[in-house]
Amino acid sequence: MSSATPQPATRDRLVQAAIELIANEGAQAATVRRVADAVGVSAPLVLHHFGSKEGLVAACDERVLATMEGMLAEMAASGADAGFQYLMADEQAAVLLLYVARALHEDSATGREWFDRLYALTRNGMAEMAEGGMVRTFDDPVMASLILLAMDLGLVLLRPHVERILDAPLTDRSVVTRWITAEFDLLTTPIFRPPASPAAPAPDSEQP
Amino acid sequence: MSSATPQPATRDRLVQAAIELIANEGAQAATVRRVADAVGVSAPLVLHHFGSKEGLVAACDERVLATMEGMLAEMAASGADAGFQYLMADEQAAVLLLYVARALHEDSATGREWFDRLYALTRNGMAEMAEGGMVRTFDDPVMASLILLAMDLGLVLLRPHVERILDAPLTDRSVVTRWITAEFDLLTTPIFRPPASPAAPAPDSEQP
DNA sequence: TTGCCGACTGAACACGCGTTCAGTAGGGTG
DNA sequence: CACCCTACTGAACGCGTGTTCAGTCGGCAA
Repeated sequence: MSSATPQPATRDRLVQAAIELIANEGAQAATVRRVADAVGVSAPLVLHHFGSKEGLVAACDERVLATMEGMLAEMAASGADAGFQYLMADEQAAVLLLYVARALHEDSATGREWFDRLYALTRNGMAEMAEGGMVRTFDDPVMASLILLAMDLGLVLLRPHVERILDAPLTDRSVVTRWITAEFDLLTTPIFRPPASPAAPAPDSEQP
Repeated sequence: MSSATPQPATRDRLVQAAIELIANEGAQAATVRRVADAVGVSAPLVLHHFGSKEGLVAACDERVLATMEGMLAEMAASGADAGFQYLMADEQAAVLLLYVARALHEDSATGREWFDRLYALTRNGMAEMAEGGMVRTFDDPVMASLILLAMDLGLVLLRPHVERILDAPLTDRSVVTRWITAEFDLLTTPIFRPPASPAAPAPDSEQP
């Protein structure tokens, strides 16, 4: 009957369950037993498939990396320049973003790799756009990139608090729209009233 | 040479050691035994003083809150408007900031209280400054405050990565200066070249 | 003296963790 | 058929955790 596909289903379901648990509660809280229970199998089976908990997390990292890589590529191909807001609007991508946020906070090798990747993305993206004349240049591009990256990542890292203030999930369309609009506004219209410089006195009268 | 022998020293030293451990490695890693060892006493003594580990953390929260409150008040009195950069330059305050950052990440009651406090500080501070004509107003002040707060807090939350990129501790004078300068520059001079153009970041395509 | 009380300790407990082990069931292959 | 390999399980081990318990020491009051 069903020939080629033995059943790698369980392994995949374990990875999926682990990713969700880690994204929502952190790697520490994602116990081997809890992951096994979520799928309905025994704890030793998890070790049978992944060798150790470290192996489980590594498998999750790998899958998140691959999935997210594709999404970032797709996002870049679509011409979008902005940050993670678009990802947040996608339910599946949101889980991945939260996963990455956890990895970033715990100072793991994967977290370091992720941050370096995101930093490079920001840094190069800005340099590229500056070359095209879309954005200005900076005296301290490294620090500027770090701050811009922290601006986006910060909201994700502080998700529970942000959602509490807004009284709505960060993944809501309306919230994402507000996020994009406010951030664009912040980076477009100077927040400080022109101290002495004659530059950029444009009064705003925009309606997003 | 007989002194008054007040001897509440041990309790204070336990709180101090716990704060440093929590700030650097998180509450989870701050084991009762590790805290006790750091001071040179037995583990049960910690419970004798604080009732439970929860009591220990509560005592730490309380002390951090009180100390930081004073610093914030002093900062406000000195007329400084900016965020946490100045705190980072002070070695003692830096530990407290890292402690708060940990509390913010773990979704505890204290973390929520802290975020609400910082958010209110940002929100009210901006409203006050807008009234004075120092900064402009926002269409979405709530979201703008959240983004601005995330911008500052993000760098603290991502400290290990930021320090890796900069190859210097966040508490370094020079780094703090770069931070302040770059942030002020970002908020003063628009990053996007054309203020309003059809080439602006395209909103998401219509979705069914 | 006697008694009390707080600081303090070593031993031990229950629990949850990652992990190991011996063993079972079942399908594909010689 | 026998054989093996893979998916899978229940029981248990070692360890670290927060916590409890019985008890010691020393200063202070009656």
